[in-house]
Amino acid sequence: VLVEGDRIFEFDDWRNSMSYWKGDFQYKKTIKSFLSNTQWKKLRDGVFGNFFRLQGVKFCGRLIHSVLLSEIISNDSHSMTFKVFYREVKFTREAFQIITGLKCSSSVDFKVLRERENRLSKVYFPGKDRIELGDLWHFITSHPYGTTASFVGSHDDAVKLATIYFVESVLMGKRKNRNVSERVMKIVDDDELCSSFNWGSLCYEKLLKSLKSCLKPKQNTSENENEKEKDKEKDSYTILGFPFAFCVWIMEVFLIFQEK
DNA sequence: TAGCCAAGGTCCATTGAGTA
DNA sequence: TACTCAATGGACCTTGGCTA
Repeated sequence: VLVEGDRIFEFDDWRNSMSYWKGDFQYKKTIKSFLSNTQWKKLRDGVFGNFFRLQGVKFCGRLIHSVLLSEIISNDSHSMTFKVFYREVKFTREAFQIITGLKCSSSVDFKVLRERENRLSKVYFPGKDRIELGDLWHFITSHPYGTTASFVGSHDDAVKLATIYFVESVLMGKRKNRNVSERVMKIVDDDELCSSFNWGSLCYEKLLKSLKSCLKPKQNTSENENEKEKDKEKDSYTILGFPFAFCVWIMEVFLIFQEK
């Protein structure tokens, strides 16, 4: 029986595994080609502006994997604790907020959105009862700015569609065949709500749930040893949410160790 | 040009939201 | 509360770009 402070994984468990992220690495390029300079500036001055000033995002799958293997048992379900070089370090909501600059205060409440209509969906995807992220990607890439095919809606709507694409494909790390959240569309359509919304918590909870579950073996009711061994041999897994903040946190933690 | 690796694509079992 | 079915996430496969 494991108690608080114990390692969850043996050192030689799943050591050859690799973690991946299935969001859009090229989000800046995808979105930039869709927007005019004024719209691009508006996006960079908005609530997600930081993410459009980054040079680019680089995913370190092996680094994340090796740190995840050093997780230890903790009684706090809202963070993750690791033991690295004999020292305990904690990845928390506060750390995520500092790294991303996104609001992480209260818990997320969607109740107010239930009665609202999804205007953006009605106008730009008429007749569709659900929109896949691939549909939105196709819409954005097939209306490049400055060409005969460029977007004909309002300036604000162009920025809103770009924002929705960014939230779903980057902050949520969704694959293209997954649905665009109606809630996200409604929040982004409301300027005031969008700038005050708790994006950090939404994205942190997604990331934490994914980090906590990706290496855990499936609940194996059978006592079959072969099944358990097979589970250990899995060679890859996908991380959801925005794991780049976790990468930055890892690098910061290593720097602190280096200085001591 | 072969081999490697990361990114993108797809299948399917599980999950969870909606409804009676 | 039980049931149904669409959405999701895990796992694996394919593609494409890079390098030696």
